[in-house]
Amino acid sequence: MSSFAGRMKEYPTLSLDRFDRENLHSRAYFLSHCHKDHMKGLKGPILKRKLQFSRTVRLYCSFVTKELLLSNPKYAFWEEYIVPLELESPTQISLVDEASGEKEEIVVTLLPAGHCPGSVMFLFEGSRGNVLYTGDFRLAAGDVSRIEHLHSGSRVKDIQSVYLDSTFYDPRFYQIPTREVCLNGISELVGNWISKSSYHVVWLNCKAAYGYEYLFTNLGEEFNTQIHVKNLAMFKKMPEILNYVTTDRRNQIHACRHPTDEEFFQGSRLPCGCTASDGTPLSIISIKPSTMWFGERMKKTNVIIKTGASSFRACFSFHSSYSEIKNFLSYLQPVNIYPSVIPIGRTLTEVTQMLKLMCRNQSDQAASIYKPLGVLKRGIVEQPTYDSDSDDGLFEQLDLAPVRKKMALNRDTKNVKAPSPQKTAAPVSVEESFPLTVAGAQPVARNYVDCTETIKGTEKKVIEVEGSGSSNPPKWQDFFTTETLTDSQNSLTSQLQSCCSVPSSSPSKTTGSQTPDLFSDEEETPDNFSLTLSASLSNHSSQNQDSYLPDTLILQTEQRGREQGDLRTNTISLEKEINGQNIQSELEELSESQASSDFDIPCTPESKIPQTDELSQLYRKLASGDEVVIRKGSQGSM
DNA sequence: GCGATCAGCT
DNA sequence: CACAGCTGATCGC
Repeated sequence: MSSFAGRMKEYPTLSLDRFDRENLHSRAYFLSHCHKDHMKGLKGPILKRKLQFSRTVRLYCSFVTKELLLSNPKYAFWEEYIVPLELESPTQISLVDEASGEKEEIVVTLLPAGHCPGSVMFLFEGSRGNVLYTGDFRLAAGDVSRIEHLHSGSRVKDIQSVYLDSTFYDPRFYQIPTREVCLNGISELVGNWISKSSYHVVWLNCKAAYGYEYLFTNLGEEFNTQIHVKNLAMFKKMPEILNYVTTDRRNQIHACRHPTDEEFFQGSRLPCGCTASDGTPLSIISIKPSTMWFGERMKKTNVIIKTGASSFRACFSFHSSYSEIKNFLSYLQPVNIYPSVIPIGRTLTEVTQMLKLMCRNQSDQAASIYKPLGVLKRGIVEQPTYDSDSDDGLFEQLDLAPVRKKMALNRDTKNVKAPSPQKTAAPVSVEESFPLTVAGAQPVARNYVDCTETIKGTEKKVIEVEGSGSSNPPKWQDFFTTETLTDSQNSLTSQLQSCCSVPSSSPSKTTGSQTPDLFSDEEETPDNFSLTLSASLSNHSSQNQDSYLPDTLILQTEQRGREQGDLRTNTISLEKEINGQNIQSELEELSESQASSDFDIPCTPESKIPQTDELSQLYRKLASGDEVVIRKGSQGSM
């Protein structure tokens, strides 16, 4: 849940996702998506009154968010004050102090966030630098490199601060199976069940929030059916969703809800009370989408877990995993990172500390010794997706193993190239970021091209606030596509990503034989699913005894403690990296112990303890044979 | 009566 | 299994 207070240091006259307290005085409002924890104060009477007396204060959001928001009568009064913006279309906004007339110009660009329908990140560009507010997001590794507006020509824009969805920024949540893997698992479970007979029905036990729509559309597409939901009025202008949902209960897939739906299910009833017309009892299974996470070295395991005689959990996440967030941050290398969520069991201090390691001054410190800051502006980095810590190595679906090797060194400063983002669709192949993409489906890359063609990246639209509402009626086929990608010729990327659409699996849909352990059964067949069983017993799979990769050298904890900051420790790590193993967690653990423990060697006054990422960068340089010049006294332990 | 907050539940 | 939001109790205005 977001605990972001609403304002950014760089641009304190605007508010995002918070509308109470000091935010009541803001000159402009931004709503990243339509979840309640990002709408605090949005229906407040004080704000409502303020709007009535203001000629310039407006709420900016995506078209989809506007539609979802206004579908709730409590927020209907916003209608004349909302300015919906197209995705990936830089827009200049005047931030006006209505008392003094003082004005500040800012350019905002909405970027797809992949969290729920309409969800966006906001990129602000103005006199105080470029700032990215992520809202809530789920982007896969490599996705960030395909977001045009985070680039300037062939380079990554200089980002001063990232206000980050840090929900899973904790090594516990190292990896979460990709959307595609999760969706395929659910599809297979649903397909197997509803094909048994027309009395076999599935209840998708989804929570009351936007974000499951892509599950509905993909299942609807795959099984040529509609999903029964309680209410679909909010989608009335979104045919891409509307086509796959229905209020007709005579249907084998349900996502309806009822205050006591769990009890209903225990009594073999659907929340909507639907029964077969001929009186035959329905055979119902429940599938509860919920987040599953896995430690860095966890062996491949299941995205479906059986939790009862006819109950299943299915992996499903609205938020990026730790490794996905790290990928995102290491690509952008902002100067500052501010968490907007504190992961369960963590403190603000801890998270801030961990995020510091991902900031430019930390991660680039080694590099900055050798190059003046002026040339530090980063080029587009080809994202290695199949390195050893990639999500996908652990959740086998298609055989992509050959490309997974030898990627460990190809990170960050390595493998830099400067493609023209406008022309080369993407610096990374489709397979790299969407391992389960079927032939012809190019979720991000293809649309990236569509988008540049349509929007002409450099063009800015200037918003005339006064007297303007939304001038163009929303074109939902443009703003919200959940069609199979092969049909998405007309769709914009951003919409696709925004609504979390994933390629509809069909030709290469995995079969039971390809994924024999797709299902696990916590209750009935523990011996066959030892990993999952231990997950169940220990409350979570990430608490399994990790099965370490056989050729990975692990330092013992006490050894780490003793050798922290010692070059030998990191030399060992370096060897591991050269051998193709990823060293990140060892480095991080070192760093954590550094942060908290009794570091024996006192620092000289001008020195500092080398950060793990600095060391990592330096060793990478050394390994690659780059020239390394050490400036005297700049690194404490060297 | 309304809103804010929190515990409890899922 | 942890996101997001509902319900109900309590408190203050």
